[in-house]
This record gives sequence, C-alpha cells and structure tokens, in this order.
Amino acid sequence: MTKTPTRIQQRNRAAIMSAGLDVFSKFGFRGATLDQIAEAAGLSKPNLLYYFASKEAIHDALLERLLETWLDPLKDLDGAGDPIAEIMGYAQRKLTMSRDYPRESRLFANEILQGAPRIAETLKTDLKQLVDEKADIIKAWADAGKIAKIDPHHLIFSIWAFTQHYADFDVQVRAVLGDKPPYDGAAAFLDTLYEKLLRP
Amino acid sequence: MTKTPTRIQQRNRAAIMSAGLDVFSKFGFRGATLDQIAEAAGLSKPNLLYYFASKEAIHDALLERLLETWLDPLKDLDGAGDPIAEIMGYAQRKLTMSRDYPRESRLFANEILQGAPRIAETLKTDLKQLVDEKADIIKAWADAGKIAKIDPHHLIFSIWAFTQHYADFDVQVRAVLGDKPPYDGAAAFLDTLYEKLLRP
DNA sequence: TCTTGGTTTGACCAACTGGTCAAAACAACG
DNA sequence: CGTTGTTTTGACCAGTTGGTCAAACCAAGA
Repeated sequence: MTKTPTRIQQRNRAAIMSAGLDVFSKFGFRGATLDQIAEAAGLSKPNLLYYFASKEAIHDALLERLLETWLDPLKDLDGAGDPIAEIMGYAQRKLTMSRDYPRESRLFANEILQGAPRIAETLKTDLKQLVDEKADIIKAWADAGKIAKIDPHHLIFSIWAFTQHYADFDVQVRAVLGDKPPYDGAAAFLDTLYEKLLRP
Repeated sequence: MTKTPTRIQQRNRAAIMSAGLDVFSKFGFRGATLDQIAEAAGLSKPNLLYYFASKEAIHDALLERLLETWLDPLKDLDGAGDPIAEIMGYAQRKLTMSRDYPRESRLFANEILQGAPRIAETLKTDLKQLVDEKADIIKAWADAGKIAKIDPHHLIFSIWAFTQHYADFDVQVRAVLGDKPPYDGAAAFLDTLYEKLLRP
C-alpha cells in the first residue's frame, strides 16, 4: 500500500538519481561521496538521505534501472528476422546507446571492473540465460548457412566490446582522433566489420 | 648520484607496486586506501610511506611503468612486414597481454573511465602520435590494395576494445561462458574476424 | 486560521582517511 | 664487539566520510 509520491518526491528523487549517475559513473562506488552527489543534485546531504536510505541505496537504484534497459537491445534480436540485418541492427542499437547514454555505460563498466560485487548473481542467471538463448539463434543461422560459421558468444562479446568502447574510453578515443567526431566513423566501421564477418 | 637500492628496498618497493596494482586496479585511485595496499604488501602503513612519498606516488609509478610497456605491441607493427600478418599479430599480442596482465589492463581502464586526469596529456601527444603513425602505414596498405579499405583508426580501436574486453570485463565474460575458458575461443574468433575484415 | 503531514536543515558523531614523527629495532661492516 | 645508516613501528593528527537527529519549515486542506 505505498502511496503515490508527491511532485516534490518525484523531482528530488530524479535529481538524486541523475546526480548519482554523474558521480558514480565517474568515480565508482567507493570513490564517490555523498557530498558530491548532494551538491550535484542541489540538495543538502541530510535532505538527500531523506529520499534514499544510504549511499548504497542510490547506487542500487541506479544499477537496477540500468539493467532493465541495458539488455533491451539484445532482447529485440529476432530469430524470425533476416539474420545479417538482425545482428547488424543489434550492433547499431548498442552503438547508439553508447552515444546517447555514456554515463550509464561507464556506471556499468565501473561495476564490472570492480568485480561486479552487486550484480554478479544477475549476470550468472538473467544475463547468461538471455545470451545463451540468443546465441542459440545465431548458431542456428550459422548451421543453416545463412551467416558465416562463427562462435556466437564471442560475436556478442565483440559487439559489446566495440560499441561500449566509445563510451567507456571516450577520452582516449577523442585524444587520438583529435577533432574528428568519433561516432560517424564508428558506425560506418561497424557496418563494414560485421557485414564482412557474417556474410557466409 | 642516486645510490643503488638495497635488496630490502628492491623487495619492498616491488611488493608495494604489486599490492598497489591489485588495489588500484580493483577500486580506482579514489576508491583505494593506503591501509588496503599496506596490508596486501605485508607492511605497516608508515613503513609503506617510507618507500613511497604518498598514495599518489605509488599510483604514478604504476601508471608510468604501465604506459611504457602498454604500447610496445603497437610499436612492433612493422610497415615492411606482411600487412595482414602484421595486423593480426598485433591483435594476438594484445589479447595475450590481456590474458597475462589483466590487472594492468584494469588499472588503465579505471584511469580512462575516470577521465584520465593523470595521463590525458600523454594520450594527446605520445599515444596520438604513435597511433597516427601506424594508421598511416595501414592506410598505405589499403591504398595499395594489400588489405581491404577500412578506417585505420577505428580498426585500431576495435582491436583495443575487443582484446581488453576479456581483461576488463572478465567477471561478465566468465559469468556468461560458465565453465568454458574464455581465451581459446577469443583467439580463434579474433583470427576469423580480422582475416575476413582485412582480406581485400 | 489552525492543523497535519511532508520537507529541509544545522549540529553533531564515530569511523576512516592520508599522512607525520620520534623512537625503537635492525643490518652490516670494520 | 660497537658504530653507523637503514628499516620498522606505535602513537598520533587533522580532515573527510557516511549517517543521525531533533527541531524548524512549509504546503495545503478543513
């Protein structure tokens, strides 16, 4: 019987989530401080703790929301669709997410880098199940000769790695490219790469 | 006129570097504590500070040593060698480094994720120069029709992304693969991927 | 207007942080 | 052995950290 939150609650909880995303994605859980988050949210620290029980509660809420949306692009990979178009569509969707939600990508990267203490279970159950399921689809395509024979798991890893690289290693990418915008070239390269890899 | 360090100095400084690598690679600079490092090194905190002036000094020493060796595989890419063999050799060398030095990879990833506050300059000068130089070689190969026409910079990014993924996202890779060892499949996939991409 | 329930804050706290220092312990060489 | 330079440590410190709490503030309906 939880009451519907007031407008103030909605506004402040949203501000805290956004501020937490900023700070956690930049410093990781241990490196982030409540004072930083409070300041970024425009609230006092006690006020922040009026809305979230603890530092960990903010982090948990962020991770939960992230995991929900993070795997959506893969869920959309459709076994009934055109194989090459489906896989390349997935890769492009992931690249778009890196471009539009780099903070989320870095929050996730931080969590994994630190050994995934808070989501290891989810990875071993939900994520593994989803990936195995999609890997089966890809393997069936390969067996039917519709795409080249490749290891489906490592194919998925390669998509994750390449697309997230542009969000997680943003400063390095920009340092190397200088003025050139990263994402145009990345999308074109992605197309070429998987087109050549997948064509049987 | 710096004196040669005693055996004790060599042993303890090495122990501190290794302990620092453990802790910094797991928690990032801000998330790591001197107490953790001291305990991992088997020394008391004041004793640790007898060998390194500060927390930052340990981190700096690690980053400096890392940058030296981190770029060696790319330096070895030889414009006079066989194009496809050179690029695929580089990719395999990087994958081997991920397997054998995962802590170093994660230390680097942490630094970049957090905005590379300590090495941004090096990236914009040394790294950019090296990459541009090798990109020119690759572009020349492409122009001469010896490999397929692809964007050299994004090709290099893709190698970094894919190979480092196995070190940086180790727990996720293992969660998804279950019992299967990651690196055998990765090396095989890497071969297929760049073989297909690069053949003109 | 008063009341009620949600909201905000200043003052505070114990634990932890990076770092200091003088004194003690030790190694090694003559 | 004694001396000299190196190594180690316990006690300590000031600043920061996550978190608490009672009191004040405020919005809005009766």
